[in-house]
Amino acid sequence: MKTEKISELTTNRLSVYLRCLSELESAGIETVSSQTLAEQFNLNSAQIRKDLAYFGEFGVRGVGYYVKELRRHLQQILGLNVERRIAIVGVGNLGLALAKYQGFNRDAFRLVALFDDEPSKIGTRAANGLEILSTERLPEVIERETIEIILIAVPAFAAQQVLDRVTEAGIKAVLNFAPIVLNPKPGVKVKNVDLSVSLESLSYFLVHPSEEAVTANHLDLFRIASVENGQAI
Amino acid sequence: MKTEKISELTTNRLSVYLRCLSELESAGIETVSSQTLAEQFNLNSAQIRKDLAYFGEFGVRGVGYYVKELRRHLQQILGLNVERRIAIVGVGNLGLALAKYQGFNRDAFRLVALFDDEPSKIGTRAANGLEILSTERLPEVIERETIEIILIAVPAFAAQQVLDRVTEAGIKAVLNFAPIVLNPKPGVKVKNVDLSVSLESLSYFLVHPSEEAVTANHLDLFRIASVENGQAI
DNA sequence: AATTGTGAATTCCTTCACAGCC
DNA sequence: GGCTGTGAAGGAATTCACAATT
Repeated sequence: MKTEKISELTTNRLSVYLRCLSELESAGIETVSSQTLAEQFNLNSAQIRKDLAYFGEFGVRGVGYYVKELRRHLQQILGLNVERRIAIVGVGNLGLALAKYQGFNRDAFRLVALFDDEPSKIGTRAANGLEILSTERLPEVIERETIEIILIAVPAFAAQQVLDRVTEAGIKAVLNFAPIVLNPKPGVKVKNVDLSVSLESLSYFLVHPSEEAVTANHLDLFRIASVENGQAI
Repeated sequence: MKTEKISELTTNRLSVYLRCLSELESAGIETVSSQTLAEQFNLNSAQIRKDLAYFGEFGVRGVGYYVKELRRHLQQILGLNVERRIAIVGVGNLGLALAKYQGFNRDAFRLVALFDDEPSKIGTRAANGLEILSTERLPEVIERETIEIILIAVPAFAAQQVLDRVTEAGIKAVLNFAPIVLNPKPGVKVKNVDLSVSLESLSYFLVHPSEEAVTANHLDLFRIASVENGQAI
């Protein structure tokens, strides 16, 4: 186990590996090689071994990795062995969809609060039964509910102010859906999910198709682990 | 203008620059330097000049870039001078939210069709008036409506099949929200938006806060250009 | 025989630093 | 003087390739 800094590219991939391991475990598969994993993701097998080797020697030469054991390690590395309490700020279409979203690990992440500015929304309840609270109450509720991660789903013009407020309240991790580049205080991690950037970048590739090939594509973002129940997500 | 391959990191940044230029133009600002732009995004100014120089010499030494002109160039480079017709497959919470989403450039991207498998949904209309069509009709409608970009918002287990079908119908650009790594055919560009990966990666940073600093964070994804109307997105 | 863990090589991306131009 | 465009340098991420291990 080394003490180098781990890149975000690596942590993103660890999450992808974990999802795959969960599937393998469900399927009753006991061991897996870096080569087999690599084929699933169009990655190089050495990449996977390197990613894992940052955190320890989890493999067995000549055998591969024990699925159950590696899965447990990855959960621990990613901090998914404890429940992370999250809240959504901005209960528009997107905020509501996120609130109802089933695609993320419900054991690891628990949605405990919804916030909005709009007086007509405050006090009403979303489909999942959570009351929509005034953003005035962010500091109080973040503390009382021990919220660790905030999802920002407000319009661009309001996003920086939300970030500042939740930072004030001690939040260190933010997932920002507003189409704006935020300026976080040191020690605060902001990840961005920007639909416009994704679409516009796709548009570029339509105009310049020559550049394209089959490449790995988890440098960017989202994913699920287990098979869902047949409903659209 | 060179003929090198352009990395996706660059195209993502171009999209971010474009949004900023639109704001600057609205604000009546006529020129901007790479230094000023760089400060907006926590980027190095040489990065911005390099990104732009792949496509031409748009700047004026001693002056900077003409906002209006550079904006027009970027729109053209990103292929946003023509309307891109898009469709959503999977009309669950997320698909519906995407359909109602106001955050992306409505001039450049026009949503023209919704698809779902669920018999109870087929034939009904979403809030925006679009009828939900059977996924059986994907090839026919993609052709008739000249759809160029597909947003996949189905559960993980169904996503690869959707990708295969739309690929068959000639689609070259896909934005995938299903939490699974897809396997595209050569020449087909898939971008991923994976909520689980984002959240789990944030969880990692909660466990290992030492690693964090103020860094540029558009390596990943989404954004808006102009100020919205005060509603949550 | 198969597969890991890892130094070395390579490729890719970013930043520096400065000549050239306005 | 200020700012671009870019070659060169530096740094980061990926891939190679092989010794080590079961």
